[in-house]
Amino acid sequence: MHTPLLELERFLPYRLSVLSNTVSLAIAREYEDRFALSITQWRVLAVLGRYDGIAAREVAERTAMDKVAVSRAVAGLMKDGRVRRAVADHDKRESVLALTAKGRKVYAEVAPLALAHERRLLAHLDAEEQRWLTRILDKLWDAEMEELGRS
Amino acid sequence: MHTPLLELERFLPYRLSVLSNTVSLAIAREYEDRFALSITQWRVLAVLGRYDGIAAREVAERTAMDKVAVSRAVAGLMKDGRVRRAVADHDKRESVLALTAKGRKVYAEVAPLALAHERRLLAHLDAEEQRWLTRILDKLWDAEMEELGRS
DNA sequence: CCGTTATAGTTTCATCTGAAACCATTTGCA
DNA sequence: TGCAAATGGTTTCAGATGAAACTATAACGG
Repeated sequence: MHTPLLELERFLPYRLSVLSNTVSLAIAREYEDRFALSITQWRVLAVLGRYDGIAAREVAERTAMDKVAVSRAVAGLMKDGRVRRAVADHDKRESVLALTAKGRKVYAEVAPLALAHERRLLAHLDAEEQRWLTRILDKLWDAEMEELGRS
Repeated sequence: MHTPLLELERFLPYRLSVLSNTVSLAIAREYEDRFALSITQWRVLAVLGRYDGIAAREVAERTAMDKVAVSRAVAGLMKDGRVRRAVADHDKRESVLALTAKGRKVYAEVAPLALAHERRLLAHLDAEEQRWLTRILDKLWDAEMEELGRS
């Protein structure tokens, strides 16, 4: 008996991980340098940019971050005056998070930059490949999220 | 003027990151539980399983890890008696890394498990989607690695 | 040769992160 | 009601990680 062939370079989880880290790192560096914004903070900002006034719990759901990470990101954003927090009327445990004017300004600057990054990445693929990628990510996403839900 | 539409859930770098982390985390948990093996250690082990007797520098290249991470992973593997290190004849700075019998045994157990994980993931896609995914990852990988090389 | 520069690898330090414990409040139910 | 369990969120602690400094050796250029 001999061990099965496992070429790390062709191993899907490995490739996904390296590719994703490379992409994220490049973006993270730019956000950090230009806006003093970490990736976690950026995610929170992005969600609040579209869903203003939601609770931390909902931010966590929409960013796939855990509540600890959200708590810390929000604390940082508040310190920089980019996010404002109030207590929910109907439940005093819940917070109501919203962007400040400053936060909206940062969002308005970063969002186009993020979209440009995405376009840059997709520019390496033709239209057909882009469609397949979307479809494949949808399927894998749904499958993994379901898996996660079960465990 | 109003800010452009940015839906985090549909943003490619975000989706790649979450998907990859979900997959990696599931695998990491299992390796940790069953073999006391971190992901970085597993990568080193995987490379040494195929290229025995290489230097740490080459391990770093083949795993997309930096030399610090490799150094630490190797230290851990050596402590557990899974990897052995010698000094290269032709260059006393270089190490010659190899799996011990114990290391080979772990590799022989983990490798099939890793391949099973990959199959499980790919099972959510049909044959055509799998071909496209490979092709797309190849292209993105090459493009990003080239980008990285330039910076 | 000899001194500068480059390379292989390790260590240190400061930061980040996840897990568990924790506090406050609300919900479910006897 | 009132008390146990659940929920939203923060804090604490320990381990992981990245960047820069460091050690040892080799390569290069005069």
